[in-house]
Amino acid sequence: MVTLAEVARHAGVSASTVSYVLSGKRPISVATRLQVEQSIRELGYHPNAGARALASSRSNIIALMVPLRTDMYVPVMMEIAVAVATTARTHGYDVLLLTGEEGPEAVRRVTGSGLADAMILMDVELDDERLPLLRSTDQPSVLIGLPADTSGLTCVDLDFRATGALCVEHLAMLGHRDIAVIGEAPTVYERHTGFAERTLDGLRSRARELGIRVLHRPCGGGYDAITAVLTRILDERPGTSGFVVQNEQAVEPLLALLRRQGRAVPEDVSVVAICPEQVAVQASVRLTSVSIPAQEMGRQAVERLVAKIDGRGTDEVSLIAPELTVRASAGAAP
Amino acid sequence: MVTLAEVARHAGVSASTVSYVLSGKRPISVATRLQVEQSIRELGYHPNAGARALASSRSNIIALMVPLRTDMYVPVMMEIAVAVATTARTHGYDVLLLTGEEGPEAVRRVTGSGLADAMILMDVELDDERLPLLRSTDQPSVLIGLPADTSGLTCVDLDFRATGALCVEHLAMLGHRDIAVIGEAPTVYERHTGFAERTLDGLRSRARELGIRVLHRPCGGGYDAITAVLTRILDERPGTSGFVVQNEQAVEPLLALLRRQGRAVPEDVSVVAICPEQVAVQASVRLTSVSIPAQEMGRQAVERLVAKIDGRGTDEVSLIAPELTVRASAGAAP
DNA sequence: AGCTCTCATCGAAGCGCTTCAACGAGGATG
DNA sequence: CATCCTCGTTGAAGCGCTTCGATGAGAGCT
Repeated sequence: MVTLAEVARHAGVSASTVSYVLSGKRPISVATRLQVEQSIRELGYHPNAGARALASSRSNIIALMVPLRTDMYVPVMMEIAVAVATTARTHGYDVLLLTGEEGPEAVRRVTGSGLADAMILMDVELDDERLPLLRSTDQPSVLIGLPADTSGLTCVDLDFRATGALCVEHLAMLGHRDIAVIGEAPTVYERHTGFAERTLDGLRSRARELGIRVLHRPCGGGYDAITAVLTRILDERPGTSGFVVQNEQAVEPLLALLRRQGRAVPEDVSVVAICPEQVAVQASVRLTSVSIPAQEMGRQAVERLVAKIDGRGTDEVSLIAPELTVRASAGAAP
Repeated sequence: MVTLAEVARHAGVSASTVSYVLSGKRPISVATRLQVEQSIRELGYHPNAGARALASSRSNIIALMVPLRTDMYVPVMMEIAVAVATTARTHGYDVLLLTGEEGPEAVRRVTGSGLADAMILMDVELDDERLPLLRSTDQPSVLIGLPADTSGLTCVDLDFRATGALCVEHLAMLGHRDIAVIGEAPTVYERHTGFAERTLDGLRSRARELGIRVLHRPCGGGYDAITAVLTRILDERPGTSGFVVQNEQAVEPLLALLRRQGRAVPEDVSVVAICPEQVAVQASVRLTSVSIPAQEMGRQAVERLVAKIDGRGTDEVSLIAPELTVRASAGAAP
């Protein structure tokens, strides 16, 4: 294991000079810099992370708490996590993966030990038990998702309220008057993860303004369960001509069921989805959809977090504006 | 920030005593231990990770390299990652999330800096460029997946060869003579990620022994692409009565297509899938399947890795035996 | 020539912890 | 009663790095 001191000896300078070459915190003459850099290369030197962390009290690590849940659409989580990791690297940070399992204790452990300089929380609940801890700490943090009370917190999320509104608007514009919303699993609503409720909120209030009737049904996993919910919806409101689907698992069963019933998409029935782009593109009918910008959320979360670490950041909620992409699943009402 | 020294002062003992209470590496009298533990609680002490890493040259961190790819079934990756993280915690380790983006350089960086004590690599290719580095290092590592040359490496994986064999056997037992294999995306085969090829190998050689005809087709993403492949298969070999599907995305399109053609599953056609249990259970027909034991793989990888860190481990390949679960998608040949 | 000022470099003091050799106090032993 | 252990505890020496105050060498000025 090569140390700073060895590099210094090899380059014929002092240890502090090598340190300054590495950090750039003091001016170094070109000749010295080149000499040191060459020694580093020749010896294959890598600064020791522990020593660095101890001396500078910065670990250059960001903690990322991801949920363990299986009732959420996993690829989105994964995409966010990967975006966080790669963006963090461009700022010189590594990412520590924490699962929700330890709960609030994990927050305390990581902050207390100085293992990480900052943290990102995913899957935040409206009244998350980790929030008090987060507020009482001076460790920077960013939430992906929106709790009920965002005071003193930095949050990044898709603007789900606007997303809901956008979906109704699109259907309304196409002349649909009676629409059904196929939501996430009931457990998601019970848990009070805000996004599902916010979508519904935005959707309902815009629908009211536009004079549109809305029927909402949560929808659990499993092909049969989904089919049952859909059948019930079509039973209760046979006049339903537009669907908003915020549940990746329900997409194919819905399309299959409609096909089987002889209702053509988009000629007879229109479908607007809220889902990752990949799902929308690969479905059996290319879906008109508002995509969930997983990468963008991960990236923004890191950017904000780094800003806060550097003392530049401010506490604020930043909502990403939804974009509706027109594909083949929504058309004029019959 | 509370330090060891402060705890020692508060408890009226020396710093080293506190350290030994924490590590248990020397006998401590019950009275002293209780006193120290109380001081720790009262002061809210958390050992500083950096200082610990520096002094002990152990970071208690495991690095996990996950692929960035999108052509693999993401939930499996995520499940493995989560299993790794939770299992690691039970051994006192945290997990550092590395994406494949940096490539082999990441291995060098992490090893060199002492950031992590050991690493787990996922999505290993047959001739992976990270392997030479891994072999030249004395840092413990475990691969999830199997490269071409496993000498000097510890690997954990599902026994895909046996999995392939198991699938044919089941279909053969039910009287099927002509079967088709719907594989992963062509890119997966091109990349020489061993598992797909190994499955095919095991499947083919067992098929030969049993006198079964096999037609294999890779199958890319997207509903239409999948439908096209399936249509072609049924064109080329109309007598095909059994399918082995190793591609989660193709499951539903296959079932839908068969339905549309009036071929009933499992009365007319049988399907055996190689996929995560959740997919098998939630499909429109409950699938007879060999499940991919993601959790088990993550868990075993960590157990082996910890053993190696502690000097107990040995280099070896451990293949998890496949288990075929009979559900509703495979029946006697017509 | 003497002075100041700037720029590049250095030395030394920690950061908070682990670990090792050493030590004192009893208890057991001859 | 002297001697040897053993057990529990301590002090001090680092681990490899950052950072701050200090220093020396030139350059620029009067």
